[in-house]
Amino acid sequence: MQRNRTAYVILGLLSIEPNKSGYDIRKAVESSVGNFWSESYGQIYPALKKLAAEGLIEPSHSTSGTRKRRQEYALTESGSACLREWLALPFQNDPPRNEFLLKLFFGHEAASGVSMGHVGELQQKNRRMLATLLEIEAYAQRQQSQNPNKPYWMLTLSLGIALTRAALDWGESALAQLAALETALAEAPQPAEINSAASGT
Amino acid sequence: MQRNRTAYVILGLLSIEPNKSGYDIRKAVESSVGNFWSESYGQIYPALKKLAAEGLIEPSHSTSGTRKRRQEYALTESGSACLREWLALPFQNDPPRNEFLLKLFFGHEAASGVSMGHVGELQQKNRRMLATLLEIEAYAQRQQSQNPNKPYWMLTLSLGIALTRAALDWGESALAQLAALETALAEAPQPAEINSAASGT
DNA sequence: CGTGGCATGTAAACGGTTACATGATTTA
DNA sequence: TAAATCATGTAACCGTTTACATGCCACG
Repeated sequence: MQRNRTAYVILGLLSIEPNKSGYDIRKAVESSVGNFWSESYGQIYPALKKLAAEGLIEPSHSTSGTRKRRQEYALTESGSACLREWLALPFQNDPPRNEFLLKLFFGHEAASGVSMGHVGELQQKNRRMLATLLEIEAYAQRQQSQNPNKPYWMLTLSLGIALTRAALDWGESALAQLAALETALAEAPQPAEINSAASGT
Repeated sequence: MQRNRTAYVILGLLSIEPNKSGYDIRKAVESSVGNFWSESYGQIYPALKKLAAEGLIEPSHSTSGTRKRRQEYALTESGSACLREWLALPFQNDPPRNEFLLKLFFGHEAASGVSMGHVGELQQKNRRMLATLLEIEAYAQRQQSQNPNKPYWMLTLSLGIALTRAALDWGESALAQLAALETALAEAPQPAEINSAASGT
Protein backbone atom coordinates (compact mmCIF):
# COMPACT_ATOMS: atom_id res chain seq x y z
CA MET A 1 0.00 0.00 0.00
CA GLN A 2 2.54 2.62 1.03
CA ARG A 3 5.81 2.23 -0.72
CA ASN A 4 9.07 3.84 -1.42
CA ARG A 5 8.59 7.05 0.47
CA THR A 6 12.23 6.95 1.47
CA ALA A 7 13.01 7.64 -2.18
CA TYR A 8 10.83 10.74 -2.22
CA VAL A 9 12.36 12.10 0.95
CA ILE A 10 15.76 11.77 -0.71
CA LEU A 11 14.54 13.44 -3.90
CA GLY A 12 12.94 16.21 -1.90
CA LEU A 13 16.02 16.95 0.19
CA LEU A 14 18.24 16.89 -2.91
CA SER A 15 15.86 19.32 -4.59
CA ILE A 16 16.39 21.76 -1.74
CA GLU A 17 20.16 21.35 -1.66
CA PRO A 18 22.09 19.14 -4.08
CA ASN A 19 25.39 17.33 -3.53
CA LYS A 20 24.38 15.42 -0.47
CA SER A 21 25.78 12.07 0.62
CA GLY A 22 23.81 9.35 2.38
CA TYR A 23 25.26 10.57 5.63
CA ASP A 24 24.21 14.13 4.87
CA ILE A 25 20.71 12.98 4.02
CA ARG A 26 20.36 11.17 7.29
CA LYS A 27 21.41 14.29 9.17
CA ALA A 28 19.15 16.48 7.05
CA VAL A 29 16.17 14.25 7.76
CA GLU A 30 16.77 14.53 11.47
CA SER A 31 17.27 18.26 11.53
CA SER A 32 14.60 19.35 9.07
CA VAL A 33 11.69 16.94 8.85
CA GLY A 34 12.69 15.08 12.02
CA ASN A 35 9.53 16.12 13.83
CA PHE A 36 7.28 14.31 11.43
CA TRP A 37 9.49 11.85 9.56
CA SER A 38 12.45 9.56 10.06
CA GLU A 39 14.76 7.45 7.95
CA SER A 40 17.57 5.07 8.88
CA TYR A 41 20.80 4.24 7.05
CA GLY A 42 19.42 0.83 6.30
CA GLN A 43 16.92 2.47 4.00
CA ILE A 44 18.86 5.44 2.71
CA TYR A 45 21.88 3.71 1.21
CA PRO A 46 20.00 1.04 -0.74
CA ALA A 47 17.52 3.69 -1.88
CA LEU A 48 20.36 5.87 -3.17
CA LYS A 49 21.71 2.97 -5.18
CA LYS A 50 18.33 2.24 -6.63
CA LEU A 51 17.60 5.86 -7.47
CA ALA A 52 20.96 6.20 -9.19
CA ALA A 53 20.32 3.03 -11.19
CA GLU A 54 16.98 4.45 -12.29
CA GLY A 55 18.58 7.71 -13.30
CA LEU A 56 16.58 9.83 -10.88
CA ILE A 57 19.75 11.01 -9.17
CA GLU A 58 23.37 11.01 -10.31
CA PRO A 59 26.73 11.00 -8.56
CA SER A 60 28.13 14.48 -8.10
CA HIS A 61 30.86 16.25 -6.22
CA SER A 62 30.48 19.27 -4.03
CA THR A 63 32.11 22.36 -5.47
CA SER A 64 33.81 23.25 -2.21
CA GLY A 65 37.34 21.76 -2.40
CA THR A 66 38.54 18.26 -1.56
CA ARG A 67 36.43 16.45 0.96
CA LYS A 68 36.59 13.02 2.46
CA ARG A 69 35.82 9.76 0.74
CA ARG A 70 32.14 10.19 0.15
CA GLN A 71 29.64 9.80 -2.62
CA GLU A 72 27.41 12.76 -3.19
CA TYR A 73 24.34 12.87 -5.38
CA ALA A 74 22.29 15.44 -7.22
CA LEU A 75 18.82 15.37 -8.75
CA THR A 76 18.45 14.70 -12.45
CA GLU A 77 15.69 16.15 -14.57
CA SER A 78 13.67 12.94 -14.36
CA GLY A 79 14.24 12.82 -10.62
CA SER A 80 12.81 16.28 -10.27
CA ALA A 81 9.83 15.30 -12.40
CA CYS A 82 9.30 12.17 -10.31
CA LEU A 83 9.26 14.24 -7.15
CA ARG A 84 6.72 16.68 -8.56
CA GLU A 85 4.56 13.77 -9.69
CA TRP A 86 4.56 12.27 -6.22
CA LEU A 87 3.83 15.60 -4.58
CA ALA A 88 0.71 15.98 -6.69
CA LEU A 89 -0.62 12.59 -5.59
CA PRO A 90 -3.08 12.61 -2.69
CA PHE A 91 -1.39 12.08 0.64
CA GLN A 92 -2.37 9.20 2.85
CA ASN A 93 -1.30 9.04 6.41
CA ASP A 94 -0.26 5.80 8.05
CA PRO A 95 -2.50 3.91 10.43
CA PRO A 96 -2.17 5.74 13.72
CA ARG A 97 -0.21 4.20 16.58
CA ASN A 98 -0.13 6.23 19.75
CA GLU A 99 1.03 4.23 22.73
CA PHE A 100 0.32 7.07 25.13
CA LEU A 101 -3.36 7.16 24.19
CA LEU A 102 -3.50 3.38 24.29
CA LYS A 103 -2.26 3.32 27.88
CA LEU A 104 -4.56 6.15 28.85
CA PHE A 105 -7.52 4.33 27.32
CA PHE A 106 -6.85 1.35 29.59
CA GLY A 107 -6.18 3.66 32.53
CA HIS A 108 -8.87 2.11 34.69
CA GLU A 109 -6.84 -1.09 34.86
CA ALA A 110 -3.68 0.67 35.89
CA ALA A 111 -2.44 1.14 39.42
CA SER A 112 -3.12 4.40 41.16
CA GLY A 113 -1.12 7.32 39.82
CA VAL A 114 0.05 5.57 36.68
CA SER A 115 -2.08 7.53 34.24
CA MET A 116 -1.29 10.82 35.91
CA GLY A 117 2.36 9.93 35.57
CA HIS A 118 1.97 9.33 31.86
CA VAL A 119 0.15 12.60 31.34
CA GLY A 120 2.81 14.42 33.36
CA GLU A 121 5.50 12.85 31.22
CA LEU A 122 3.66 13.90 28.08
CA GLN A 123 3.43 17.45 29.39
CA GLN A 124 7.17 17.55 29.90
CA LYS A 125 7.82 16.21 26.43
CA ASN A 126 5.43 18.72 24.93
CA ARG A 127 6.93 21.62 26.83
CA ARG A 128 10.35 20.68 25.48
CA MET A 129 8.86 20.23 22.03
CA LEU A 130 7.19 23.64 22.11
CA ALA A 131 10.42 25.31 23.19
CA THR A 132 12.43 23.80 20.34
CA LEU A 133 9.73 24.54 17.78
CA LEU A 134 9.61 28.17 18.88
CA GLU A 135 13.38 28.36 18.69
CA ILE A 136 13.37 27.01 15.17
CA GLU A 137 10.61 29.43 14.24
CA ALA A 138 12.55 32.40 15.58
CA TYR A 139 15.69 31.27 13.81
CA ALA A 140 13.87 30.78 10.52
CA GLN A 141 12.20 34.15 10.92
CA ARG A 142 15.61 35.83 11.32
CA GLN A 143 17.59 33.93 8.70
CA GLN A 144 16.17 32.35 5.56
CA SER A 145 14.28 35.49 4.60
CA GLN A 146 14.88 34.90 0.90
CA ASN A 147 14.53 31.11 0.86
CA PRO A 148 11.56 30.19 -1.38
CA ASN A 149 10.94 27.12 0.76
CA LYS A 150 10.44 29.23 3.84
CA PRO A 151 6.65 29.71 3.58
CA TYR A 152 6.14 25.95 3.45
CA TRP A 153 8.56 25.29 6.27
CA MET A 154 6.82 27.89 8.40
CA LEU A 155 3.49 26.20 7.75
CA THR A 156 4.73 22.83 8.96
CA LEU A 157 6.22 24.57 11.96
CA SER A 158 3.06 26.44 12.84
CA LEU A 159 1.00 23.27 12.67
CA GLY A 160 3.44 21.61 15.06
CA ILE A 161 3.25 24.56 17.40
CA ALA A 162 -0.54 24.70 17.30
CA LEU A 163 -0.90 20.98 17.98
CA THR A 164 1.63 21.04 20.80
CA ARG A 165 -0.09 23.98 22.45
CA ALA A 166 -3.45 22.25 22.17
CA ALA A 167 -1.98 19.12 23.71
CA LEU A 168 -0.48 21.13 26.56
CA ASP A 169 -3.83 22.77 27.31
CA TRP A 170 -5.49 19.38 27.27
CA GLY A 171 -2.82 17.98 29.56
CA GLU A 172 -3.45 20.57 32.23
CA SER A 173 -7.15 19.81 32.27
CA ALA A 174 -6.49 16.08 32.14
CA LEU A 175 -4.22 16.23 35.18
CA ALA A 176 -6.94 18.04 37.11
CA GLN A 177 -9.57 15.50 36.10
CA LEU A 178 -7.35 12.56 36.97
CA ALA A 179 -6.54 14.08 40.34
CA ALA A 180 -10.23 14.55 41.06
CA LEU A 181 -10.90 10.99 39.97
CA GLU A 182 -8.27 9.55 42.26
CA THR A 183 -9.44 11.41 45.33
CA ALA A 184 -13.01 10.37 44.56
CA LEU A 185 -11.95 6.74 44.34
CA ALA A 186 -9.90 7.01 47.51
CA GLU A 187 -12.87 8.36 49.45
CA ALA A 188 -15.53 6.08 48.02
CA PRO A 189 -14.17 2.76 46.69
CA GLN A 190 -17.74 1.63 45.86
CA PRO A 191 -19.43 4.78 44.57
CA ALA A 192 -22.71 3.05 43.92
CA GLU A 193 -25.11 5.98 44.22
CA ILE A 194 -23.42 9.20 45.10
CA ASN A 195 -26.36 11.50 44.71
CA SER A 196 -29.23 9.37 45.96
CA ALA A 197 -30.27 9.57 49.61
CA ALA A 198 -27.59 10.90 51.94
CA SER A 199 -25.67 8.05 53.55
CA GLY A 200 -24.58 8.19 57.19
CA THR A 201 -21.47 6.23 58.32
CA MET B 1 12.77 -1.83 20.61
CA GLN B 2 9.00 -1.71 20.63
CA ARG B 3 7.55 -5.14 20.77
CA ASN B 4 4.47 -7.10 21.36
CA ARG B 5 2.00 -4.31 21.79
CA THR B 6 -0.62 -6.35 20.00
CA ALA B 7 -0.65 -8.60 23.02
CA TYR B 8 -1.35 -5.72 25.38
CA VAL B 9 -4.17 -4.41 23.23
CA ILE B 10 -5.73 -7.86 23.45
CA LEU B 11 -5.23 -8.04 27.21
CA GLY B 12 -6.65 -4.54 27.61
CA LEU B 13 -9.75 -5.20 25.57
CA LEU B 14 -10.36 -8.50 27.37
CA SER B 15 -10.00 -6.67 30.67
CA ILE B 16 -12.84 -4.36 29.67
CA GLU B 17 -15.07 -7.14 28.37
CA PRO B 18 -14.16 -10.82 28.52
CA ASN B 19 -15.24 -13.64 26.22
CA LYS B 20 -14.07 -12.10 23.01
CA SER B 21 -12.96 -13.98 19.91
CA GLY B 22 -10.23 -12.85 17.53
CA TYR B 23 -12.91 -11.52 15.28
CA ASP B 24 -14.49 -9.58 18.14
CA ILE B 25 -11.15 -8.12 19.10
CA ARG B 26 -10.54 -6.87 15.59
CA LYS B 27 -13.91 -5.16 15.60
CA ALA B 28 -13.36 -3.77 19.08
CA VAL B 29 -10.02 -2.30 18.08
CA GLU B 30 -11.60 -0.52 15.16
CA SER B 31 -14.56 0.83 17.07
CA SER B 32 -12.89 1.81 20.32
CA VAL B 33 -9.21 2.64 19.90
CA GLY B 34 -9.43 2.88 16.13
CA ASN B 35 -8.57 6.55 16.13
CA PHE B 36 -5.14 5.97 17.60
CA TRP B 37 -4.41 2.29 17.11
CA SER B 38 -4.91 -0.54 14.64
CA GLU B 39 -4.41 -4.27 14.49
CA SER B 40 -4.87 -6.80 11.71
CA TYR B 41 -5.92 -10.45 11.82
CA GLY B 42 -2.42 -11.42 10.85
CA GLN B 43 -1.29 -10.21 14.24
CA ILE B 44 -4.30 -10.96 16.39
CA TYR B 45 -4.69 -14.70 15.80
CA PRO B 46 -1.07 -15.65 16.34
CA ALA B 47 -0.96 -13.38 19.38
CA LEU B 48 -4.02 -15.09 20.85
CA LYS B 49 -2.35 -18.48 20.46
CA LYS B 50 0.80 -17.25 22.09
CA LEU B 51 -1.03 -15.55 24.97
CA ALA B 52 -3.02 -18.72 25.61
CA ALA B 53 0.15 -20.82 25.58
CA GLU B 54 1.68 -18.46 28.13
CA GLY B 55 -1.39 -18.68 30.32
CA LEU B 56 -2.19 -14.98 30.13
CA ILE B 57 -5.57 -15.72 28.60
CA GLU B 58 -7.69 -18.85 28.54
CA PRO B 59 -10.39 -20.22 26.27
CA SER B 60 -13.86 -19.38 27.48
CA HIS B 61 -17.42 -19.42 26.26
CA SER B 62 -19.87 -16.57 26.35
CA THR B 63 -22.70 -17.15 28.80
CA SER B 64 -25.36 -16.10 26.28
CA GLY B 65 -26.59 -19.34 24.65
CA THR B 66 -25.16 -21.27 21.70
CA ARG B 67 -23.15 -19.21 19.28
CA LYS B 68 -21.26 -19.98 16.14
CA ARG B 69 -18.06 -21.91 15.84
CA ARG B 70 -15.75 -19.48 17.53
CA GLN B 71 -13.08 -19.49 20.16
CA GLU B 72 -13.52 -16.92 22.86
CA TYR B 73 -10.96 -15.94 25.44
CA ALA B 74 -10.87 -14.38 28.88
CA LEU B 75 -8.10 -12.86 30.96
CA THR B 76 -6.40 -14.96 33.59
CA GLU B 77 -4.99 -13.56 36.79
CA SER B 78 -1.48 -13.48 35.38
CA GLY B 79 -2.78 -11.86 32.22
CA SER B 80 -4.33 -9.11 34.26
CA ALA B 81 -1.09 -8.65 36.18
CA CYS B 82 0.88 -8.55 32.94
CA LEU B 83 -1.39 -5.82 31.62
CA ARG B 84 -1.01 -3.72 34.77
CA GLU B 85 2.75 -4.15 34.59
CA TRP B 86 2.87 -2.89 31.03
CA LEU B 87 0.58 0.03 31.81
CA ALA B 88 2.97 1.19 34.52
CA LEU B 89 5.91 1.21 32.09
CA PRO B 90 6.75 4.55 30.49
CA PHE B 91 5.08 5.00 27.13
CA GLN B 92 7.15 5.62 24.07
CA ASN B 93 5.57 6.78 20.91
CA ASP B 94 6.70 5.52 17.53
CA PRO B 95 8.87 7.55 15.21
CA PRO B 96 6.48 9.97 13.55
CA ARG B 97 5.50 9.53 9.90
CA ASN B 98 3.20 12.15 8.54
CA GLU B 99 3.01 12.10 4.77
CA PHE B 100 0.88 15.21 4.67
CA LEU B 101 3.51 17.29 6.43
CA LEU B 102 6.21 15.75 4.28
CA LYS B 103 4.48 16.87 1.11
CA LEU B 104 3.77 20.29 2.54
CA PHE B 105 7.41 20.66 3.53
CA PHE B 106 8.45 20.13 -0.10
CA GLY B 107 5.59 22.34 -1.31
CA HIS B 108 7.88 24.74 -3.14
CA GLU B 109 8.74 21.96 -5.60
CA ALA B 110 5.12 21.14 -6.28
CA ALA B 111 3.03 22.46 -9.14
CA SER B 112 0.75 25.38 -8.49
CA GLY B 113 -2.26 24.54 -6.36
CA VAL B 114 -0.99 21.19 -5.16
CA SER B 115 -0.28 22.19 -1.58
CA MET B 116 -3.56 24.06 -1.27
CA GLY B 117 -5.27 20.93 -2.49
CA HIS B 118 -3.61 18.85 0.20
CA VAL B 119 -4.53 21.30 2.93
CA GLY B 120 -8.10 21.39 1.65
CA GLU B 121 -8.22 17.62 1.72
CA LEU B 122 -6.91 17.63 5.27
CA GLN B 123 -9.56 20.12 6.27
CA GLN B 124 -12.27 17.84 4.93
CA LYS B 125 -10.84 14.84 6.74
CA ASN B 126 -10.59 16.80 9.95
CA ARG B 127 -14.12 18.13 9.68
CA ARG B 128 -15.38 14.57 9.29
CA MET B 129 -13.16 13.48 12.15
CA LEU B 130 -14.43 16.20 14.44
CA ALA B 131 -18.03 15.32 13.66
CA THR B 132 -17.56 11.66 14.51
CA LEU B 133 -15.59 12.44 17.67
CA LEU B 134 -18.33 14.77 18.85
CA GLU B 135 -20.92 12.12 18.08
CA ILE B 136 -19.03 9.55 20.11
CA GLU B 137 -18.64 12.04 22.94
CA ALA B 138 -22.35 12.80 23.01
CA TYR B 139 -23.18 9.09 22.94
CA ALA B 140 -20.74 8.30 25.73
CA GLN B 141 -22.08 11.20 27.74
CA ARG B 142 -25.64 9.80 27.47
CA GLN B 143 -24.90 6.10 27.92
CA GLN B 144 -22.03 4.64 29.89
CA SER B 145 -22.68 6.85 32.90
CA GLN B 146 -21.68 4.10 35.31
CA ASN B 147 -18.80 2.60 33.34
CA PRO B 148 -15.60 3.00 35.38
CA ASN B 149 -13.61 3.23 32.14
CA LYS B 150 -15.58 6.25 31.05
CA PRO B 151 -13.33 8.97 32.51
CA TYR B 152 -10.33 7.56 30.67
CA TRP B 153 -12.22 7.15 27.43
CA MET B 154 -13.45 10.72 27.67
CA LEU B 155 -9.89 11.92 28.14
CA THR B 156 -8.70 10.21 24.97
CA LEU B 157 -11.71 11.64 23.19
CA SER B 158 -11.15 15.17 24.40
CA LEU B 159 -7.51 15.08 23.30
CA GLY B 160 -8.62 13.97 19.86
CA ILE B 161 -11.18 16.74 19.72
CA ALA B 162 -8.73 19.39 20.88
CA LEU B 163 -6.09 18.34 18.38
CA THR B 164 -8.56 18.18 15.52
CA ARG B 165 -9.91 21.63 16.32
CA ALA B 166 -6.40 23.04 16.47
CA ALA B 167 -5.60 21.46 13.12
CA LEU B 168 -8.76 22.92 11.61
CA ASP B 169 -7.88 26.40 12.82
CA TRP B 170 -4.40 26.02 11.41
CA GLY B 171 -5.82 24.81 8.12
CA GLU B 172 -7.91 27.90 7.63
CA SER B 173 -4.94 30.16 8.17
CA ALA B 174 -2.74 27.94 6.02
CA LEU B 175 -5.16 28.12 3.11
CA ALA B 176 -5.14 31.92 3.32
CA GLN B 177 -1.36 32.04 3.41
CA LEU B 178 -1.01 29.65 0.49
CA ALA B 179 -3.51 31.66 -1.53
CA ALA B 180 -1.57 34.86 -0.85
CA LEU B 181 1.66 33.09 -1.78
CA GLU B 182 0.29 31.90 -5.10
CA THR B 183 -1.04 35.29 -6.16
CA ALA B 184 2.28 36.86 -5.17
CA LEU B 185 4.16 34.36 -7.30
CA ALA B 186 1.77 34.85 -10.21
CA GLU B 187 2.33 38.60 -10.16
CA ALA B 188 6.08 38.58 -9.61
CA PRO B 189 7.83 35.39 -10.76
CA GLN B 190 11.22 36.86 -9.83
CA PRO B 191 10.58 38.73 -6.59
CA ALA B 192 14.21 39.76 -6.20
CA GLU B 193 13.85 42.91 -4.16
CA ILE B 194 10.28 43.82 -3.43
CA ASN B 195 10.87 46.73 -1.13
CA SER B 196 13.98 48.29 -2.62
CA ALA B 197 13.64 51.13 -5.15
CA ALA B 198 10.29 51.23 -6.95
CA SER B 199 10.51 49.55 -10.35
CA GLY B 200 8.70 50.94 -13.36
CA THR B 201 7.75 48.64 -16.24
C1' DC C 1 50.21 7.16 16.91
C1' DG C 2 45.80 6.71 18.77
C1' DT C 3 41.21 8.17 19.33
C1' DG C 4 36.98 9.81 17.86
C1' DG C 5 34.06 11.14 14.51
C1' DC C 6 32.97 10.76 9.50
C1' DA C 7 31.17 7.71 6.17
C1' DT C 8 29.39 3.67 3.75
C1' DG C 9 27.37 -0.26 3.78
C1' DT C 10 24.89 -5.00 4.85
C1' DA C 11 22.57 -9.04 7.14
C1' DA C 12 19.32 -10.40 10.21
C1' DA C 13 15.43 -9.72 12.61
C1' DC C 14 11.00 -7.64 13.42
C1' DG C 15 6.48 -5.83 13.19
C1' DG C 16 2.93 -5.34 10.31
C1' DT C 17 -0.14 -5.65 6.18
C1' DT C 18 -2.09 -8.05 2.41
C1' DA C 19 -3.92 -11.61 0.07
C1' DC C 20 -5.53 -15.78 0.03
C1' DA C 21 -7.78 -20.19 1.60
C1' DT C 22 -11.34 -22.31 3.99
C1' DG C 23 -15.55 -23.32 5.89
C1' DA C 24 -19.58 -22.43 9.12
C1' DT C 25 -23.82 -19.94 9.97
C1' DT C 26 -27.41 -16.94 9.09
C1' DT C 27 -30.81 -14.84 6.15
C1' DA C 28 -33.30 -14.10 1.97
C1' DT D 1 -30.19 -23.13 -1.96
C1' DA D 2 -27.72 -18.92 -2.82
C1' DA D 3 -25.59 -14.97 -0.99
C1' DA D 4 -23.81 -12.51 2.69
C1' DT D 5 -21.37 -12.41 6.57
C1' DC D 6 -19.12 -14.54 10.43
C1' DA D 7 -14.88 -16.60 11.66
C1' DT D 8 -10.23 -18.53 11.68
C1' DG D 9 -6.09 -18.88 10.01
C1' DT D 10 -1.53 -18.62 7.20
C1' DA D 11 2.16 -17.48 3.84
C1' DA D 12 4.34 -14.05 1.48
C1' DC D 13 5.77 -9.75 1.24
C1' DC D 14 7.34 -5.09 2.63
C1' DG D 15 9.23 -1.40 5.10
C1' DT D 16 12.02 -0.51 8.83
C1' DT D 17 15.21 -0.91 12.66
C1' DT D 18 19.22 -2.75 14.68
C1' DA D 19 23.55 -4.34 14.98
C1' DC D 20 27.52 -5.06 13.08
C1' DA D 21 31.65 -4.56 9.93
C1' DT D 22 34.77 -1.68 7.80
C1' DG D 23 37.89 1.88 6.91
C1' DC D 24 39.04 6.85 6.15
C1' DC D 25 40.39 11.20 7.92
C1' DA D 26 41.41 14.97 11.16
C1' DC D 27 43.22 16.27 15.34
C1' DG D 28 45.53 16.07 19.67
